[in-house]
Amino acid sequence: MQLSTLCLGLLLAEPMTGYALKGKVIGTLGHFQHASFGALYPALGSLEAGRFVTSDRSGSTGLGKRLYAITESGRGEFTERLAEVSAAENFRSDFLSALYFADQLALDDIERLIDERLANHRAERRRLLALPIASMTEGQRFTVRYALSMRNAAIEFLHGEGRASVAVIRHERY
Amino acid sequence: MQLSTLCLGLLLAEPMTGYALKGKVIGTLGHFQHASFGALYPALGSLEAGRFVTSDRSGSTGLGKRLYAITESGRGEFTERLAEVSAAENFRSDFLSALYFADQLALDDIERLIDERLANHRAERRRLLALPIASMTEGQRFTVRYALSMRNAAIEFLHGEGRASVAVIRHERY
DNA sequence: GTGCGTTATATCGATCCGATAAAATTATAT
DNA sequence: ATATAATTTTATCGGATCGATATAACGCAC
Repeated sequence: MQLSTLCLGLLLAEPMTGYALKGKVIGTLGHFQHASFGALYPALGSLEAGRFVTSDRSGSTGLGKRLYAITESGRGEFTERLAEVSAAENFRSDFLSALYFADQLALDDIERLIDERLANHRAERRRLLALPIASMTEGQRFTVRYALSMRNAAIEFLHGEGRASVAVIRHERY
Repeated sequence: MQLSTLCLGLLLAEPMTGYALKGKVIGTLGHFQHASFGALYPALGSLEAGRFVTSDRSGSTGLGKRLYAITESGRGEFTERLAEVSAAENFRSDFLSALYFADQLALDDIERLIDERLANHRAERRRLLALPIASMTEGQRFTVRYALSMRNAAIEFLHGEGRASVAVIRHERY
């Protein structure tokens, strides 16, 4: 899903600044989406050019606050785009890329990578468990449970097989 | 990991055409990496400009075959880049993006998305199980098992909760 | 020799990103 | 009330990636 579509969807609930939109994506949708300022402001600019959002700068000067709000035609555009979204997912892993070439890596580096990956999964699981489930729709809760099931599996796998795999790699080497 | 680094790593084993390199990424590393021609040929071009690879066009004409081979300084460059790789992962899901806004989606569309996601996970699990494990290093097998654990978790989750979630969404709506 | 399917190279406009820069607003301390 | 610090906010750049599209070389069957 393009970032511009995501912005439209989030603006359905309430007008927001660009900075708040980014915070919302990272804080509430971060288990399956991302946003950077480098992409966000151009996306908002093109939504505004297409009259799907407006931006209100009253009450601020220069590069001050701009509240973005969705328009009626923006609502329609979001509905159309949402109906056409596929079930696609996209996963990239520097961690697995490195492990794929484990025979070229120092054993210490391999252990460090596994520890770092495990720590990252645990942190993200904590973050997911801390989300305010009570005020979410079922669709939103579904995304959290789905992401949790995958994080749990990765944690269980790394915790159970991480050390053993390093031992096999060591054995393969000597 | 940048695609150019991946190319260096794959060329350690044997020289390959650009087309074969893409096939190798998609076929053997597809559970954690991707490559497109749009990125691959420019990456090979910049590796050649940096003298990390050479390309041999003898035996072909015009836009004919080019065999890319890693150089000695390419091997060194790969070793340096590999040592600096982090444990980062990056996950994006149009599927979860759509489900996040499930209250704006037709129930039929929600069911279709879940079915499509489940089918995709099953197909990828079959592909992973069909990989030639016997001729892989332990690091390579590790990547397959890790990816399998996550696909299994997603399949179990969708199979177990998919229908129930649609029922809750239906109930929330009426 | 011809035709077809596969292999192969290549590029474009669009989207995204991390890094960086600058400035406005808000909060806090005095 | 004022000054300072922290947070919020906008913005852009060069670089990487992508899907789509175009073109052509190669290999194989007949």
